[in-house]
Amino acid sequence: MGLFSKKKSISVQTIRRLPQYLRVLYDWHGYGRELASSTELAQETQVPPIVIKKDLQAIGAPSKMRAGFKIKGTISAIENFLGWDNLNKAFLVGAGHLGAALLGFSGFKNHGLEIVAAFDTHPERVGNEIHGVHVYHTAQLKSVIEEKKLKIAVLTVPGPAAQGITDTLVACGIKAIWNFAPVKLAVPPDVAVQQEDIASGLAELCAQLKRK
Amino acid sequence: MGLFSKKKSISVQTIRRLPQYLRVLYDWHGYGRELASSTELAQETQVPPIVIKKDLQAIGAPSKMRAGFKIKGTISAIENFLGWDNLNKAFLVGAGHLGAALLGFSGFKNHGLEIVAAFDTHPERVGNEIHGVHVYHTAQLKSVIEEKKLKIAVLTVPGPAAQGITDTLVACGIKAIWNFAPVKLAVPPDVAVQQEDIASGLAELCAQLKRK
DNA sequence: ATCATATGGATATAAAAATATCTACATCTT
DNA sequence: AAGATGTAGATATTTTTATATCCATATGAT
Repeated sequence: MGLFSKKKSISVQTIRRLPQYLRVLYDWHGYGRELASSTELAQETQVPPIVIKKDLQAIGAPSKMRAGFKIKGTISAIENFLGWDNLNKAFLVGAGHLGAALLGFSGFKNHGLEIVAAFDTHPERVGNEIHGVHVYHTAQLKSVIEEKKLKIAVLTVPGPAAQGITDTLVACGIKAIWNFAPVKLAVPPDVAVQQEDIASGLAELCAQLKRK
Repeated sequence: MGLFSKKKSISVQTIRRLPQYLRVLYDWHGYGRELASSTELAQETQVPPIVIKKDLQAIGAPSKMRAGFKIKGTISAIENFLGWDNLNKAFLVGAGHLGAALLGFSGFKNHGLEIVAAFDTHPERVGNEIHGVHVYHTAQLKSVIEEKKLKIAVLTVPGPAAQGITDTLVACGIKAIWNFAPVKLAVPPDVAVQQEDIASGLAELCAQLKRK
């Protein structure tokens, strides 16, 4: 064992389950509860207790033998692991239906995300506010990003426009893109892209339906 | 080998990749192209060629040795596998921001889904049309489902309302629920539920960002 | 004080998914 | 006509992820 301890990588599946645990833990914490066992969490989340145990161990959640995991400490551990303990300034490109819906979703502040600006090219949208967020013209991307020190991009533009906007974002130094356009983006290796493809979920549902 | 050939189950990951292939294939088919190799598809989708090969083999896509997969036949194979070759009548419960955005998304008709009704409880929404879809009061769920022979439910209600609505849907005989509420639904085993949790994707992005 | 019990911790096993390797063959080039 | 090449097909291997098993321990009941 050398100086550089090999950091055990945490699986994508584990990461995707963490917000689910977090919601239940917030709830219980609100009721003043202090401890929760993996079996109790399992009942609420329908995730097997062994999986929960392993997930929470992986991120180093504090626990009490025989009694379960400490709720407050586990919340902190998850929030810290995800960086949700302080807000990242984000912006949205493409203020269409989906974009507007995301701007109206108040829950992001609990998830480390604060959307403080929006961009679009449609004249009837530019200059207005949507759910309290000002809509700039896309041409102003660079200046506003620098001025407001924005870090995370939420992409809700039509597919054909996505790669072009992405190139601009990369040129502006953006390192994280949450992409709702049904297009695989090409980016340098130091830029994180999270692809949301609504069709994948629908495909899963339809495949389930066909099997039954 | 007996009478009952064991149907090899197709992995969830494969199913989630199929729509991605489909988009590229539609595009190429539109240009009159007839054959596509897994390496070419790999370039476009950023999915490794071996994975593509295995996925397409799994659903029995037709191919030509040395030349690749037949585009038209592969489109048919994917559409057939997902049941996207004929439209399922669907409805949406909860015509808020997200619900309205989904109603405005025209792409579902290419994905076997036709949303023909919406439901809500807010008086200012009931009776109106959103993107051409009529909004009924939630109390009318049962009668409208039966009258219009609706099959698939899209749930975009607030979390606390989700389980109650689900119980009603199950009582109405609905067998497929696409759930956008951040709640795990309890349903009988013959009902398919697909959970969409926007927080999971955000968690993935934030975890990536922290690593870099 | 003693014992039963439910839990996290650690390890081992199994299952699923991704990746690599090799073969046969149809097409193209020469 | 002969050979090189890039492909699907089949199989094997590795990696990842999920699940099971056993153990030590803190808690609560007796």
